[in-house]
Amino acid sequence: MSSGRREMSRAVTIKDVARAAQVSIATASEALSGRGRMTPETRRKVVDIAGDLGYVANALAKGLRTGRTHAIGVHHRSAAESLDRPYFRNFLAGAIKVAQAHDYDLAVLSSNPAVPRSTAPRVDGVIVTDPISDDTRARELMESRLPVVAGELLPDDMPPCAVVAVDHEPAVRQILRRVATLGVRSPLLVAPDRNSGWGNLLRRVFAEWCTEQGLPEQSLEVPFGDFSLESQQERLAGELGRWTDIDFILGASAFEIRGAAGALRELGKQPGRDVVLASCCDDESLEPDRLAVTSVVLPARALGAACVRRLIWLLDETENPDEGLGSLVTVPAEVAFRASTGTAR
Amino acid sequence: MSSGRREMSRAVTIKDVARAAQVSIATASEALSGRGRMTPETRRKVVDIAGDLGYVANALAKGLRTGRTHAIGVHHRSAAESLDRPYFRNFLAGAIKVAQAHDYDLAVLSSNPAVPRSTAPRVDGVIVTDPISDDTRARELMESRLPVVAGELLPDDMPPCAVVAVDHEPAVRQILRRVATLGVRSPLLVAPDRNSGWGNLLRRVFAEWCTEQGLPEQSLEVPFGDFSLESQQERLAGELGRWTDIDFILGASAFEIRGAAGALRELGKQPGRDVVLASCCDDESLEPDRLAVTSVVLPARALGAACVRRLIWLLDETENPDEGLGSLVTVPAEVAFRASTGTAR
DNA sequence: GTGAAAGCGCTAACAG
DNA sequence: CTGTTAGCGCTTTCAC
Repeated sequence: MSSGRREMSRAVTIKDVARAAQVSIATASEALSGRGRMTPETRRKVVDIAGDLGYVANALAKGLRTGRTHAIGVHHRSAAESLDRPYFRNFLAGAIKVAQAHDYDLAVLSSNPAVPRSTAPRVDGVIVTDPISDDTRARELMESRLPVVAGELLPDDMPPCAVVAVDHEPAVRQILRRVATLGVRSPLLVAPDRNSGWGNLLRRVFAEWCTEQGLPEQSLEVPFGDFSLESQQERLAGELGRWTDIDFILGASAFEIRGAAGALRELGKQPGRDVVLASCCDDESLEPDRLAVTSVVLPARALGAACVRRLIWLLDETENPDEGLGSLVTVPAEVAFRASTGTAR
Repeated sequence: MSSGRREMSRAVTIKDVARAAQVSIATASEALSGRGRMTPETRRKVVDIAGDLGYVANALAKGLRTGRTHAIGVHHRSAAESLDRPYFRNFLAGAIKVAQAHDYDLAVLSSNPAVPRSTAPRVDGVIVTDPISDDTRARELMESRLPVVAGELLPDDMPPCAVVAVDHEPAVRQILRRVATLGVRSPLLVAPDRNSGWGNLLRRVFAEWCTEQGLPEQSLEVPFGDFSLESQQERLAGELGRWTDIDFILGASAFEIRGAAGALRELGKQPGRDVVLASCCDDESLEPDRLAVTSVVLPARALGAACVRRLIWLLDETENPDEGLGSLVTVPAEVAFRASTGTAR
């Protein structure tokens, strides 16, 4: 019963433009795309008529022909939930910003593993944020013929692709250097398991530091992306009981830190005073616990931007996007020193 | 130089599947889509072979033929910046969630007005969040032949479309009823200008209440989406000087409230005590100012979800998506009563 | 039941 | 300098 602002006539196609301008379809196409050689008058005429008719190229048809969609995808194993975390939403904000500047659409890919995709995603390339080796959808994407940029380090057993990652190592070392001056004796690393490239890096850096300092190398693996405070705390409470003398906990993120803090309090210790704390990922969620924890401030927004920039470069500037395969681009991180690693220098 | 996990051979098409299964392309197509009538064996054979070959339908080609992309777009005049605001990111989270559940991709549309789009966005429909009448890109979308769902009330001069909006009125009235019991004499509404449908609604409800209560109808219009605290405060400081006896400020959002609070303090008044405050959009950004402001809690996530649900319904269940044109779907809102409107009843 | 053939809207050869 | 032609990968009549 609805009426007709939006007429139900077919959309105007290049065919209509060509007919109206009395040229062939090919000429119309070339006139509009600025290619081909023709009299300026012809070109202008076609362009004007297209404008009058309200012609807009059909992206699908164009894409079918050119193999390009001018859209890029972002995959994240739980995009909707993760928007609550500053890290992911800043990542996304950076990505959107750059994508828009290049006139690319940014598609948040359906990642519901319950609903297998019937078709390949219609994007020119994909950014896989936080590649985790047990994320089957991420694997699928990386094994597809789509150019992929990983937003963070790859775990060992994932297929290679272009990687853009935060330069964690110098930042973490900076924290560790500081902590070393505090004379800790029994450090503990709490980091995600081997499914995560980030976790692996933290383990390596921590291990190297322990060796350098002649300290025991104690570490705990937790599932990546377990954002339940309760389970984290429970796990840690048990473990901390085993090592009663822990005096420094390096947590991968705020979740590990909050879990540790809770566990420590149960043991009658005051986190940040009796035990030095530091996090490899700053997060405002520490505030409710009133924990001023020294942390690596991850430049999530810059990372998202860099990922898109890298992907678009791979897409537009290189003949064969596989060129990026083993490459690594790095984004610098800062450290925020806070009370948890002692006051002032 | 890069090597070959990802072979540079063409993607496997339905043609390959048909050849391998020794059937015609049409049969293969029907077998895979579950349509057509054929022997179960034939169907199974085709499906199996497609699986072995790693066949994934080309979404572009399918879309070109069927006119559907299985993706929906979200437009927002400043998507990247707005991710910082809880409202928009919760909206997006809800939208993504529902889209994924229906196996739709969710594309954040390029909204850089500097770069006019060369092609129509390759989506089946669009959600325009916060439709503002001076947003030219939004207008373009609404005037295009794409089905559009507006996420929030339309201002008067925008073309009609299906609307999904928060049911602001009852919530605002609930606040106003409470405030009336406080015996205020000189209320002031600070709301976005006529470019915003939401602002218009607030103005109407406020005006009605003033009339009912026999109070003077004082109101101030501010630009929609001016999130600069300084300019807000400056504007309000000037205006509040004019009406020295203001004892109740109803602000559209936290921005108006913070601006008003700052202006009041400059005048030596304590916001929330000397002047009753209430906001029509809850926002944690009030916390730094230690303002416990009674607010409408906008169900942003539910709104995002409802928009997608509505759009998909329009797309999948109706013959002609124009059916939705004048319609309005509503999402209920709650009120959080806080100190700014007096303690307890 | 199955297969051939005609497009969807566009681009890119290649003739004229 | 312009127009004809042949597809891109898929769906969908419509004959066989």
